[in-house]
Amino acid sequence: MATQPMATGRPATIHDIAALCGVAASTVSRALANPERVNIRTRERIQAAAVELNYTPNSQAKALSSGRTGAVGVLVPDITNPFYFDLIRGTQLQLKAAGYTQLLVDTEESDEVEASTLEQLRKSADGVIVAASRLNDEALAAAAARMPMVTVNRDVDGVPAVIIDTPSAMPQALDHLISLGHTSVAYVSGPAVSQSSARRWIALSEAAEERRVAVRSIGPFAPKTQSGAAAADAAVHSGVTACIVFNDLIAIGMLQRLRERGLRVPEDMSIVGCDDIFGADFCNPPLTTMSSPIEQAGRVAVSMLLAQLNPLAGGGNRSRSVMPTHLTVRGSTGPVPTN
Amino acid sequence: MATQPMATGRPATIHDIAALCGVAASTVSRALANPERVNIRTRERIQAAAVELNYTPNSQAKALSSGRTGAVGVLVPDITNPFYFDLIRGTQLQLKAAGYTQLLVDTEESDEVEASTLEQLRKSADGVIVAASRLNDEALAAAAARMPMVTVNRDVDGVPAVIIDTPSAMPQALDHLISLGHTSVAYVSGPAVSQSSARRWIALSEAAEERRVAVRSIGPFAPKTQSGAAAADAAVHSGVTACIVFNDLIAIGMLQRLRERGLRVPEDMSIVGCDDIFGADFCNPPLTTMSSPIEQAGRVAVSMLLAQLNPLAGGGNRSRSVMPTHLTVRGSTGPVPTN
DNA sequence: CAGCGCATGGCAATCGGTTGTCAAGAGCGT
DNA sequence: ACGCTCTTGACAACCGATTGCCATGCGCTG
Repeated sequence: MATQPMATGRPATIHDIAALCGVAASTVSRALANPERVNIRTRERIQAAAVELNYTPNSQAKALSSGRTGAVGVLVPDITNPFYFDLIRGTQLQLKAAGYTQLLVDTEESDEVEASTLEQLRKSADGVIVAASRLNDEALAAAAARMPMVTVNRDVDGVPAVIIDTPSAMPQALDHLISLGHTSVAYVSGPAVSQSSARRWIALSEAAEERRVAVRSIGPFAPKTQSGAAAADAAVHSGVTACIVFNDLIAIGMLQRLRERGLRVPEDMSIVGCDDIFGADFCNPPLTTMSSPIEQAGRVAVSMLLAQLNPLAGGGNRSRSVMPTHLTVRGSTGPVPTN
Repeated sequence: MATQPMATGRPATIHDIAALCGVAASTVSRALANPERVNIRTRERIQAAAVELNYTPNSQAKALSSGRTGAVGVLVPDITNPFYFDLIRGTQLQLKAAGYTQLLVDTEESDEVEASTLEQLRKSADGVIVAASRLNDEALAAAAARMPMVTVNRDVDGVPAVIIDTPSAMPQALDHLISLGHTSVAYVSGPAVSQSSARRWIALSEAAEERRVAVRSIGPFAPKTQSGAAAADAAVHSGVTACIVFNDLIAIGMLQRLRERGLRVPEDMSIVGCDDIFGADFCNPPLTTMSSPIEQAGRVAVSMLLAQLNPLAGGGNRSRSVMPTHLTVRGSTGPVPTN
C-alpha cells in the first residue's frame, strides 16, 4: 500500500526503483546521474526499472537538493510586441534542446516589475535572459551579480550581451533616404529608458553629421501602434519629409495615422522602421525597415547563458555577441515630394 | 558564520527568522501561512523580522512539502501566432494577480510535444490551460484526469472549457457576403486536427444550407501566412467569389498572394478572416474578420482553473464558458464581381 | 481551588532527490 | 598468502518548507 508500482498510481520515485531493484535509493540516484560510478549490471537493472515504472525525476526535489532548478527566466517588456516573438521562440527552442525549461515573464514595461521578477527568479531559475531591460545600469549590474544573466540589446559592464546591431544599418537607411532626395529627416524615438533607442539615435545623428544632413529627434513615444498617431502628427508638424522610426510598431501606427490625415506614403512622407516585425511586410504600404536574425539572437543568448552555467563545456565565454542588421527596402520610402 | 543575516548573503530562510526571533522554524511557517494560529505579538515580531531579512519563500521547497507548486502551465501550439498574444497576456495577468506563476510552452503544433509537456507539467504545475489542443479526445481526457485542466477552444467530456464562439458569427459573415451578392463561397480550412476549424466549417455549412447558398471547403492548410499562397491559388481555381478563412494568418497570406497574381481584393475576390489578430486592421486591404475578447478568454480560463484548485472559494465551477464573437467589417469584402 | 479546555508553539517526520563519507569486497601485485 | 588499492554501494545528512502531534501554560468556570 505504501509503494505501489502501478502505472496509474502517483509518479514513481527513486525509492520505488530502489525497492524494485533491491538497492539503496542513493545508488539509483547515482546510476541515473553518474552512470560510470555504478556497476554496469546494476546500472542496467536500474535503468530498466526506471523505464518500466515510467520514472521521471521530480524537478522540485532535484532543485531543492542540488541547487540547480533547470529553469531559465526570459524577461521581455511586452509579450504582445511582435518583436519578441522570434526572440522567445529562439530561446525556447534552444533551452528545450539543452534540457532547460523557459520561464517567460512579461515585465509590463515597468522597472519595478522587472526588479521584483529578477529577485524572485533568483531562487527559482538558474539564470535569466533580460531583453530590453528598463532597469538602470546600477540595478541591472546588481542583479547580474546575484545570478547568471545575459542581456539582449543592453550593454552593462560585466554582463554578457547579445546586441542586435540596428545602429549599424542607420547609415544605410540614411543613404537610402538621401539618394531619394531627402535632406530633412526626423528620428522618432522610443522610450526614454530604452538604451536601444538611444543607440539608434546616436548612430543616426553621427551618420547625418558625416553626410551634412539635418536630423532631429522627436518623441519619446511608447513602443505601441497607438503611439503612431501622435508620432505622425509630430512628424508632420516638424516639416520633415522622412522619418526613421524607433520600431515598426510605432511606424505602422504612423502609416495608419498619415492615411487618416489624407497624406500618402511615400509620396508625401517616407517612413523607415526598425526590427522587421510580423506585419511589416503586409502593412500598407509595406514598410521599409531594418532586419535582423532575431530568432538566432535568442539562440545565441541561450548559448551564452549556458556557457556561464556550465563553464566546463567547450566554447569560450564570449561576453558580447553582435547580430548583423541590414536595410530591407519596401514600399514606405520614395522620392522626396517636389512641391 | 552558519547563519548570517546580512542583506547580501544568500536568501533568508524561515530558520534565519526563527533564530532572530528566538522561536522554532515551524512557528515562523505558521505565522506566515496561518497568521490566526499564532499569538499576535509573536506574529508581528516574525513578520517584522521577515521584512527586515528581506525574506521570500523558496518556491521549490514549498512545492516539495506542500505538493502545490504555485505554477500553472499554459500550452499553445505556436507562440508566434498573434492569436495567442492576447490570450497569453490575459492568462499572465490573471495568474499573476492570483499569485501564480505562468509556465508558457510552445507545443510546436505537435501532439507528441503536447503530450510529453503535459506529463512533465503534472509534477511541476498545479494545473494547465491548453489552448487549441492537437491531442485526440482520449489522450486529452486522460491528461485531464491526472491534473486540473481548462481547455480553450476545445470541447472534451468532463473538461472545463472556454470556447471562443467564432461559429456563432458565421451566419453574420455569410449574410454579409450574400448581401454583397456572393452566391459561391469557399471555406478555407485549418489543420485537420483542429476542432476549431471543424466547428467553424459545420456552422458555416449549416448557415449556407438554410440560406440555400453553395459553400465548399478547401484545405486543410497550416495556420501560417505562408500557407496563404496555396490557399489563394486553390480558391481562385475553385471559382468562388468569396472566401471565409479559418484564421487571419492564412487570410493575410491570401491577400498577399492574390495581389501578386494581380487579383484585386475585394473587387475580384472577397476575403473574410477569423480572430481579428494583430495586423488584421492594417494589412492591405484591412481584413473583414470575426472579433472576440481574447484577452478576456485568457482571464476566464484562469478563473475556471483556480476554481478547480481552490474549490472552497466562491464562484460555482462553471464547466463551460462561451466568449461572444461578432463580425468586424473592413475593406477585404465587397460586391461580387459583375463580369 | 480544582479541573477543564483552548490557545500557543515546539518537535519531528516528510516531500524526493543529491552528495560526502565510509565500510566491505574484489582484484591485483609481490 | 598477505596486504594494498580501487571499485562499489549503503548510510545519513541536507536542501527549505509544511504539518500532524503533543506538551506547556494560560484563563475560565463551577
